[in-house]
Amino acid sequence: MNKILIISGPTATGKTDLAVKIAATVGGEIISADSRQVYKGLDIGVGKDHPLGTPIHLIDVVDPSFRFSVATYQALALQKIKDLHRQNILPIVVGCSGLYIDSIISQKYSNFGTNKNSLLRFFLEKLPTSVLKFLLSYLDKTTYQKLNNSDINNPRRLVRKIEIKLLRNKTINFPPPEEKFDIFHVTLTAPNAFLFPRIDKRVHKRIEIGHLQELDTLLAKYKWTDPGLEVSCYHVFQDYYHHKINLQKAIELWKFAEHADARHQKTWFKQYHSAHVVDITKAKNIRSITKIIGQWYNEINH
RNA sequence: GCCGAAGUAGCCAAGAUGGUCACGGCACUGGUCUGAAAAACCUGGGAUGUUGGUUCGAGUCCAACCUUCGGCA
Repeated sequence: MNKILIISGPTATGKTDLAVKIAATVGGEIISADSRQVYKGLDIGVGKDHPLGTPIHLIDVVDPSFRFSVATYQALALQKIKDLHRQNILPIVVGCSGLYIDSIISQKYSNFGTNKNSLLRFFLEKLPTSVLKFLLSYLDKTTYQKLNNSDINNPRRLVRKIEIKLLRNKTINFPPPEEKFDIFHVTLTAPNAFLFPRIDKRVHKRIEIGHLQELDTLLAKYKWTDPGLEVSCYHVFQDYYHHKINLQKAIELWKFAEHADARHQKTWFKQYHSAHVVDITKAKNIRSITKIIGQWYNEINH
């Protein structure tokens, strides 16, 4: 077995439903590719309402006070894929975190060579973007000149590039994944006019089923600045808790944040030209892709 | 009905004494992407309530009308 089924797409397109259905028919297991569901205790807000029965891996792996990263994700996911393959079980990678999915399927992330350095970041983060630009252009002119207009104004990326330049030689590169996977990539999509109302409805539902109580529970243990609480679905309520905005406004901000997420996720997934794009607004599309996946799964070599 | 205040994009909102057809923020749009990625950053379109008047020139002054809010009745 060397097959991997990827189901990607923006939030609220029904990825999990499709994955669970396929997992049930072929006996697969799900590997989540969601940068927020890795946190324990974030349940309602991030939609951890998974049906029981199908194993879902890589959710609830770290404490919300922990800073997770794509490098950790890659290591865990590749290990899990290996385990499943050994048991002849189809791994179904499901999620909307494009970078996380990319870290599994793209050769360009064959190693995340340079570890992050909290101390260095602590200092660099205090500097204005203009100084970071200057620093990088001084340390690594080649890299600097290759930056596009978006990256060159992005302090986080500048900090990371400086970090790589300064620490590259002191770290060991871990080897690229040795396996070549047989990947079938489905990416679900829908027009914003369809997706946004669906997102809004889901937000209201989450409020109803106790999102704010969940946030209370989290706040009893964690700070607003902890990585888990920086996730937008909780973060938008910070001003509400401090009586700066009313509940209605906070809920509106949550919706807006989800809309933006969906847009960015759609943009990301457009890059996979070989992926099977499925517009979920047509039921027959889902049926036909399910069938095609079945055929792919039953091809020899597994 | 009377008095007062206000009317700038879907929402909030800047614009001393009239002078590059208008600052921003949110939303909406399209992007960027090698250890925070639902992050961070870049990009685009859209507006002076209506009708007249004064003036070389009005979002800015005047009038009427319309609408909204507050007060009085």
